[in-house]
Amino acid sequence: MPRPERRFWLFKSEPESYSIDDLKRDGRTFWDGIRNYQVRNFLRDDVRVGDGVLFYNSNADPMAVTGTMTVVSAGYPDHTQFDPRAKHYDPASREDSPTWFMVDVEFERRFDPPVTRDMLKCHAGLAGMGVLQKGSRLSVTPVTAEEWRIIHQIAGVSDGPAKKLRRTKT
DNA sequence: GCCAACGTTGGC
DNA sequence: GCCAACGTTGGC
Repeated sequence: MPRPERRFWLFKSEPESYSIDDLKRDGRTFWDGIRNYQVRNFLRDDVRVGDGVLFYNSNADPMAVTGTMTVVSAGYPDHTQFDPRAKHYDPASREDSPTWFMVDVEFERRFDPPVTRDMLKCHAGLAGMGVLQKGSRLSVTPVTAEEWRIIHQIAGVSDGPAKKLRRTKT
C-alpha cells in the first residue's frame, strides 16, 4: 500500500524555551504544552507520522524558520497537563479523558543560515502562510507542499527527508 | 515596552 | 447565550 502523501506543518517555539539546536542535541522530543483547542485538534486529529514540520522561532531575534523536523508519533495525551508542578498544568483535565495532546518529533535538518520572517514576507508565494497573517497566534499551522518547497529553495537545501524515515511500530 | 488581536472566563 | 473584563501571544 502506498504511503499517504506527506503533509506539512509549522510549529512555533520560543528559542529561549526550546530551539532547533536543543532538538539537534536531543534527536527527538515531545511537543508538549499546547493549550489551544484549535491546535489541540490539529495534533490529535491531523498530524501524522512522517509529516514534515518547519521549526519557527517566535519572540526571537531574528524570527525565522531555523530548520525542520519529522513527526514520529501520532497525537497522544500530554502528560504535563496532569502535573501540578508543570507550567501548563490543567487541573480541569482528567486522566480518563485528557484535554490536551502532543506529538513526538525528530530532528531533520538545521537551516544555516535560517530563513528569516523578513525573507518569508518577501516571497509572494508565501503570502498565505498562517504565521504571516496579522493577528495569527496559532502555534501550529498547516503548510502547503508548495510553501515547503519554496522555503527549502530559499534555504538552499533539498526538500526531501534528510534521511530514510525510521519504520515505526503502529 | 507597546499594544492589537485573540481566546477564555464568569456574571448576568 | 451574551458580552465585558481579563490574560496571553507575539510582531513591531
